[in-house]
Amino acid sequence: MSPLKPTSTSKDVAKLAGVSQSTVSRVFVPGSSVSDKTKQKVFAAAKSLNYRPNAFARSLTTNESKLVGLVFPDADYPIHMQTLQLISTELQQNGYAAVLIPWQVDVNDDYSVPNIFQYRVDAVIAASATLNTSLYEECEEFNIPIIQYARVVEGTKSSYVISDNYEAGQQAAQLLHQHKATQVVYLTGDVPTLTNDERQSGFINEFKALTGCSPRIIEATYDYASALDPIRDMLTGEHCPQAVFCATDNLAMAVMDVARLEFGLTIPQDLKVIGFDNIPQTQWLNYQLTTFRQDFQRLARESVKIIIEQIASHNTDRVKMMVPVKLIQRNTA
Amino acid sequence: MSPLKPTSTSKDVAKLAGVSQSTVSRVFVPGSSVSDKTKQKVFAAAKSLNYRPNAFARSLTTNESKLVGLVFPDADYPIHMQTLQLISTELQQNGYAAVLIPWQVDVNDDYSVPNIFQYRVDAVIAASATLNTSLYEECEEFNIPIIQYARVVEGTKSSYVISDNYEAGQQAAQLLHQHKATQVVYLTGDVPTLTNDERQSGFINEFKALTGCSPRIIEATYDYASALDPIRDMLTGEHCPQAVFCATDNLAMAVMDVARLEFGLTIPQDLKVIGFDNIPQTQWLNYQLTTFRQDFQRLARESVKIIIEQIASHNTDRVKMMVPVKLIQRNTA
DNA sequence: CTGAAAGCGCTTACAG
DNA sequence: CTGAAAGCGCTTACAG
Repeated sequence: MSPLKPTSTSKDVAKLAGVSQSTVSRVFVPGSSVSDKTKQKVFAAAKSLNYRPNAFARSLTTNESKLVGLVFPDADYPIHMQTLQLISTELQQNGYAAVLIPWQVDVNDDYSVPNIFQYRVDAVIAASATLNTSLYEECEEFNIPIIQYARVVEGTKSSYVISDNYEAGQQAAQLLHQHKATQVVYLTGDVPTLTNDERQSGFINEFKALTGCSPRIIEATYDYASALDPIRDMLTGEHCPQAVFCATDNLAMAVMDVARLEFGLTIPQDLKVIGFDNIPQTQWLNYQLTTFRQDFQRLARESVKIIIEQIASHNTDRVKMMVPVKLIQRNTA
Repeated sequence: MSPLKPTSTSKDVAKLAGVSQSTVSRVFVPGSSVSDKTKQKVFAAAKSLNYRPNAFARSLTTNESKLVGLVFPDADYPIHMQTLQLISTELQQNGYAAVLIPWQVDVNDDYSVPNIFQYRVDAVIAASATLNTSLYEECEEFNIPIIQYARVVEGTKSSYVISDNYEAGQQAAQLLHQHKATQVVYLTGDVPTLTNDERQSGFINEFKALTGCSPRIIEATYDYASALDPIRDMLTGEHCPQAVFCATDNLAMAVMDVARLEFGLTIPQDLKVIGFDNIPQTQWLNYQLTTFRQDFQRLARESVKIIIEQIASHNTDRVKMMVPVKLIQRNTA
């Protein structure tokens, strides 16, 4: 029950430093003209009072919050923690902070539920997430830049920064062609994304061009457990492929598990497997999965850069950006 | 370059609804007395103007931000996404939003870097993370409640909500004793935490009481790759244990991989393995790991409840809470 | 139940 | 370079 010790304000600092409140303010606004001498006085006073400018008061007059909303993925896919880390660090280095937008954005019909837009975020980043349409519309309504990171959901019209999935698909096709595979499948998940379509097209077009054979497309789910049955079907009977290119590492590992443990196949001899993402588990002794590394750091840097520029220029034009991907050769292809 | 369409304010709504600005305000403050009739008028006006109360302006007068700072883990351990999801949802349901505190909290010595405390968070949750001492001190300085979730770093004095690790340790000991194991080891990571100590003590004390034998304690790292060598040492020579209880599932899977792939051991016949956390990978066909499930949902609910109560009562007393854990029997013990 | 007014802690023209 | 003053969009006593 400690009494609420009031935090010190610019007025307190002003009094202690013997200057006006506006001067204190200027000291903390980059680019304002203040003499070095008073700057030192103010810093000293501020430090002794443990003063922090109140970001809310500031935002009220500057009309920007230095806050960006972050939509994060629903699934617990291992790369995502890294993503959050990268984006939030990148934001911080640019003077912004991230506020989480829960997966289930409240529709706020009756104006009773608190809404993320009460916080006047300057922009929104949808990080490897399934972008909610109503969120996108709200951003449009309020003229707030929004960008999709690493994944773009089909049919959405927002800006995005993604890996070059088409090229990854092509490279996968080339690799399998080198290994003389002809019966191959592309194994995908259940969320329709542009990123996946691109990867699929790149793979199929290139493989056809190279070999004349058409890869089979099999739709599973991104969830390990429910992907098992489609994978079993895939490996059963005479249609069993020589190689599988998977939409995610998670799927690739499910394939490896089923192939080895239930079908007694040896990888890569009997079956070649290629993943996508390069999640930490790909390096586990039991998998050593050949996969594509997405440059998440670069994706984070670029997406933050783009939205910050858009904030500054009050511009919400759609921008699309692609970043190259890198094949990581391990032991499954 | 679209012109910045100004968001509508309570004044705009008031004009349209034909009431005073204070009345509009009351409509959006729960518990204020407004007649049903005017409430309807105001809601209608608000809706047509797409009005959202400005949380910053509100926070300026109420002196609370409805924002809680969230420290999240540095490692990409799979449970953590779920954690973030759970906590942020729980917060939202209570009218709060989460702002991320990057792992590297800026020390802000020269008052040039923006600091999370500029946002006047009402509380801080350190989620499965390594709590930074300076962060803790800042919270104390500003009288802000802070709580550790699921993990407590040794030597920290903040509140916490954790699983009952001691009991988990005991249960692991009992299980291994049932299996007549006598040569057992407790395999731990490299970050000193109270949660780990408790688990270790519970395991050792109970195992000694039951069998008279002392488990060996081996320190590895929480990172898979660097844990490999200590694990190899552990399995080499005549000291090779009959069973290993691991501080995390991640470690347990590293043990399984090394044991099977490099030492040709069969699990559980040659070596029993027990993990801790119940991460998604434990259910993979290749592992089917026996482990302990932490009730993360409950941990999230309780920690949010505690800090919200503390915010309301201006109380930052230390509270400690423990939640039971559940043994998930699968195929490794 | 409702309105007019003060105040929350800042920033930023406007003078000097 | 610096100060006095207005204003950002709210909430909340204070009257009525």
